[in-house]
Amino acid sequence: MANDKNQVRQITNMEEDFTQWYTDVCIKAELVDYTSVKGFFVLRPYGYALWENIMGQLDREFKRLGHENVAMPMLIPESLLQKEADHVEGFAPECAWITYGGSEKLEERLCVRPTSETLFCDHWHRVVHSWRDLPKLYNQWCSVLRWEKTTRPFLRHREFYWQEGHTIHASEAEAIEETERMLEVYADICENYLAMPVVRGVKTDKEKFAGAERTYTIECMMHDRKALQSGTSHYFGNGFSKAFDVEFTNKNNEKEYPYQTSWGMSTRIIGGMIMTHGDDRGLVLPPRIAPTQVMVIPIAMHKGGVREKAEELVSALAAAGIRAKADYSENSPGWKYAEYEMKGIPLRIEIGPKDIEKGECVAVRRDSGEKITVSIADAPARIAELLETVQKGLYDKALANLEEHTYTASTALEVSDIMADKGGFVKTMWCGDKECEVEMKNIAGVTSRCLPFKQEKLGDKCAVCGKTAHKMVVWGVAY
RNA sequence: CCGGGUGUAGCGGAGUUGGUACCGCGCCACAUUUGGGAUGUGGAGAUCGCACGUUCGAAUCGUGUCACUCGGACCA
Repeated sequence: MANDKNQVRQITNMEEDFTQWYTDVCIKAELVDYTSVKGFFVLRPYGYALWENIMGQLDREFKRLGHENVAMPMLIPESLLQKEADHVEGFAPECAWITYGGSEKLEERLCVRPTSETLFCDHWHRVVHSWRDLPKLYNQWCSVLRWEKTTRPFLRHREFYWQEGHTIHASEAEAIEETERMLEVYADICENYLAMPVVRGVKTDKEKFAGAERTYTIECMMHDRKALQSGTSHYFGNGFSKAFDVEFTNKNNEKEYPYQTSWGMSTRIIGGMIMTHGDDRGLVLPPRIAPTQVMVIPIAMHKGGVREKAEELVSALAAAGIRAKADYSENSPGWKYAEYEMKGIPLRIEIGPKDIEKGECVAVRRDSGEKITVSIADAPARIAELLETVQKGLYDKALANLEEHTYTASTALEVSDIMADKGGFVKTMWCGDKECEVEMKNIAGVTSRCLPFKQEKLGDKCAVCGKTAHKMVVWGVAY
């Protein structure tokens, strides 16, 4: 067998088994590793580097918009978690509890935070007194714990990393504005950095966050046409303030309950990115988020001058702000090509004696496989251009997938047929009743993804019950 | 949580009617190589997921358990 060595790194074909393909990519691209505890993963250096880039981008935006980072405790006393009824009902089933401190049983058990609304409220109860104390625009980078039954790399960890923004405002309008603004921050990083087109919208009551008055969401379509909720932003009204007795005195010397928001994006988005752009050769990373954008592969290094030229090229690219590296290891060039394709590096550059003679190198696009001859002198500018082309190409391809697999239907049976046949997103009118939402799930196997901001009038009848309907819902199968 | 599958060296696998563990890749050393996963020679590496049981003897049989995985239910 010529390719015995191949088999070591071989991944399952996407079309054959998408979920297995996904797991293979996560492991073989060395993004994550399993551990001894179910649902807990090691983010390996390459996986963590992706998260660092996402964190950096988000954190800059948060700060630009006036948010401050804080750190809350990891543990929540049971009594605190229980103050808001809907919230506790939503989260209690997946909480992990600490019952012992050393060898002593605790008076009150402590929940490892599944999210930190209650902790922020508890804090604000102590520090918010006057309209002058508002707004508070906080964010926290941390990990949270949810005792999930089915776990998968990135998509569903029991412990996962995220940021949770929590803000508190004197007025309803200001809080709503904040909620919408932060959703747009998420949409922007998805579209412009991760090359993932999104559908922006509002969750139905059935799908909204436990304790929220309204949940905004961005929904992405994966390569297998399933939906991934990629970021959410919640408007709480003053429900939490009331439950936690957070009050402030307004300018008229009246007591008022302030209005809150929270919003989060997690390492889950990395899974989304993998499932949006990846192919049968492995990971495909958008250049703006790729830890390494260009990998230089020296050819026939034993021949004089090759390594030196490669080093010069890497320096020239780095000087132009391009994240470039070279692989000087003893592995064969073919091995290196396969390796960096698996790792999704957007461009590789081959440089060997023949190229050097001509003052050229060969750039190869990860997304298309296209080979482009570039003069070494122009490389920094040309490579920067190419990276942008790849970035745009990935977005356009993902957008085409989204548009091609978004359908409209007027009855639940039609939705069912479309899902059985093709899969994707289906838009229908909906009367607003939860019963119809449940019925749609029974008939077509889909859940509501959102009520898109961009509403269309497809008709005036609910696709399920046939009664008058004014809202358009996007349905899909969710991760 | 329910149902199916899988756990043997770092990885992927083989292991017969129970008899004391093989192969390939990788790894280490040296040499030759280098434009799509190189080749040769030599070498290191496993109490067979874990526990208990049956047996003179268990990778193999039984019970339990844990993990991974696929599907479902659940889940913001």
